[in-house]
Amino acid sequence: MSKRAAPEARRAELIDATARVLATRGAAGASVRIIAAAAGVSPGLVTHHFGGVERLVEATYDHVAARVGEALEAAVAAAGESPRARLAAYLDASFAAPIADPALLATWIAFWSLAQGGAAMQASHARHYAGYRARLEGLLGEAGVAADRRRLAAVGLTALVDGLWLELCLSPGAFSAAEARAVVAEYLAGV
Amino acid sequence: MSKRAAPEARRAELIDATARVLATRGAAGASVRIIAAAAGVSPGLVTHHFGGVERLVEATYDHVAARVGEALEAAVAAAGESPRARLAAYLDASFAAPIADPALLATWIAFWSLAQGGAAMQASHARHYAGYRARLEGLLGEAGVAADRRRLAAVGLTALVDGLWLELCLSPGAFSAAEARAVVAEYLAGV
DNA sequence: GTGGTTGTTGCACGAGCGTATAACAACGTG
DNA sequence: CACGTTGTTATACGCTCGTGCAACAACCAC
Repeated sequence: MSKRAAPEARRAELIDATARVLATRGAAGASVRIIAAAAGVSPGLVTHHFGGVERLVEATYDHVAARVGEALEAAVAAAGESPRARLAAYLDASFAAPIADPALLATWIAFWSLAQGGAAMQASHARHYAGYRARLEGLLGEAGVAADRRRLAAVGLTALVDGLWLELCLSPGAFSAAEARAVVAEYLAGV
Repeated sequence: MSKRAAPEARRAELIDATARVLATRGAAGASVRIIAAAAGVSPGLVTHHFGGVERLVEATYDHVAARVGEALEAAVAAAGESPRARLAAYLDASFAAPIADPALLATWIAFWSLAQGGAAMQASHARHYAGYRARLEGLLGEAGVAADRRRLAAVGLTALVDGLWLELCLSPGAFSAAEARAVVAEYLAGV
């Protein structure tokens, strides 16, 4: 039995446990009992704090997406002031820890899989991707890309980075992170 | 009750039913009972013909992947003899029916999700993607791309097409199929 | 200290899951 | 027509699932 905890702290623990379970056991392991066991807590707590598994998974998605966004921003901040370097850092961050992580991909695939029937999850996804593209368009603008070309460039770069990230995590032997960076750099040179 | 059928015909019906179920209900709906009901057949038949749900899903993956490959080859064959046109047709086919289909994406995500714990599924995935890239390298060679640049070009194009296809199916409002083709054409021009 | 609020547990319930098994039915062969 | 083969069904078993509910326990207000 677990000691009594503040609601927010317990919620955070359950969200962390859900992320761990999704990463290790996939969408199939996202059951109340398994998540509660991973958090060292009784199954009833999930219903008590979130009102159902679905809501807990949504909260976990938002949390993981926020962490990814923070990692991207940290990379940009560490890149200095050159607009070109900041743009490159934003893109290359997807091929290094903590983003280029098979466990994160597993979590993401589980989200996609669970989003099939949930309108709330689909909305979260749309928001997250729109945010990524908007940030990218901003960095492209700072780097001197013409306004009327930014949108399509952001679409292409997002797709390229996503596809590379996916394959890099899914079958790490096909190509290296350095090659992924080179591919993105070449695309960037054409823009 | 269903009439007696030849084993191969019944297997094909079950595979079709599985694909339909994965497309409409996601990985969560891939249960013996639901699939059997979709095929108008008793649940026991899945065990009888495939020895378990896992094996049936693997067979469905191979079948769907083969159909995708056929669609790509058909597009290449319809493009005439110009190597450039054949290459473009191979890439653009991902943004038109029957490949740019949310139902197919749903099926694919279900496969990824179910591949989490199955070595056989992961092997099938690796084989499928290696085949896609190999075919692409061949078309790049015919179009006159230098041998030492083909591999990385194929990696980038595969990732770009995959990312665009994913977002096109996942949130169709973000950009159009024509824009996806334009992005690919621009990347191709740089190679 | 006493009482009320609330985080936490354990259990029960109905439902769906995969699979094994025995009975049934259709077909080919003699 | 009889018979063996085999596709097909129906049922049963043990399991996990999500959730509702009553009881317990920790903390806060007074």
